[in-house]
Amino acid sequence: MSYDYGEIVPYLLTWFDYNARILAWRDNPKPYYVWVSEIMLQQTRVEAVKGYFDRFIKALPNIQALAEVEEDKLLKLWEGLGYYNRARNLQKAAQIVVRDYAGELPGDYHMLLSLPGIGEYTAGAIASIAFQKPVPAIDGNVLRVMKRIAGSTDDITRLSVKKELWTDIERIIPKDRPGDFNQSLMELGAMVCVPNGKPDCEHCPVVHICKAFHEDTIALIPNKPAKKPRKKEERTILVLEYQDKYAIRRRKQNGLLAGLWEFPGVEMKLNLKELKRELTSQGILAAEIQPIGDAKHIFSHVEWHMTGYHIKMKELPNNSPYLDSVIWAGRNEILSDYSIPNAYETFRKNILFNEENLNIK
DNA sequence: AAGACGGGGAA
DNA sequence: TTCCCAGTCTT
Repeated sequence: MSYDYGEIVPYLLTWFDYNARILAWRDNPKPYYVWVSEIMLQQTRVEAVKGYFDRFIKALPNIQALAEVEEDKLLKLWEGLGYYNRARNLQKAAQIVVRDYAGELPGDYHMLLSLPGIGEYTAGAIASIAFQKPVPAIDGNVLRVMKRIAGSTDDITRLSVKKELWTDIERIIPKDRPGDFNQSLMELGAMVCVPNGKPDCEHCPVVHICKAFHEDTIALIPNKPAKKPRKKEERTILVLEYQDKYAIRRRKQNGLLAGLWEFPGVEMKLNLKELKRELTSQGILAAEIQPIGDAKHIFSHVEWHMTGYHIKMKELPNNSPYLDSVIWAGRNEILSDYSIPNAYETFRKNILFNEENLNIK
């Protein structure tokens, strides 16, 4: 069912004028800045993005620089932000923009949509915010805010629900300030009509037309089915040290944490005795084996339960599965050159603080 | 239509 | 713990 949102636009714009947060990409909405920020903001909170955005723009100030940067440097700039394919797709798109659009990001919704990493939401956001095109930009905030105003308990994971909201917004989006209107809905969702906990309805500019408020159904909206439980995976992480260097290897180019660096290990939990037997059978002569604790890392769809060992080696064996394709890197190199995901942070810290104290991050 | 894909903040 | 975030891509 489509819904008539009436005179919602001026209330939102006025509220936005007085309450919009000051953000670097909002302060200077160059297409490149809006683009980079929107990619970083996918499934990621504003607070988490701020620092990454500033550092990224400083390192790669324009599309040309992004198109040409080495992948390891790109991933290092993205380290800890998650969803690493966003970084790779961003660069792929930059290369297309350089090749096909003379280095200028196009402002047309469908051209944007054709670029890697830019879906319906992001295409709408860039087109409206950076190019003043009257196109909707529907993210989780917009869905939540609009469905609460309409008092609708529709399952928002259904495609038809988002499509219908798209046409409802197309009808009311102001031609003179489409980007501000889209942002006002998202800002309201982030600051007032929040997803977890009680929304701050006393300070909502559209509370007088909000059906969920008047019908007391805010807790029921947005309506979405429960998620499935995560899988659990056991792992043993080996911090192998040889002559003040540490073994790291590159993960494969697809799947989880694709292309990032990690410590070698096995996909099962080994106790000290099992580990010793394993190392012996692999011809690894260990001078010293030190358990360095357990760690758990929760991804959206899987949990890693890890146990770590610090292993000082006497010599390098000729061939061993654990050392196949590893490189040996010093502490400072690991810190500055190799993107290691946060899942390994417990064990990376063990290296970084192994000797004298070092100032990290 | 469902699953893969990170990490962290808040309740 | 659970939820979910300025979502997109693959299967």
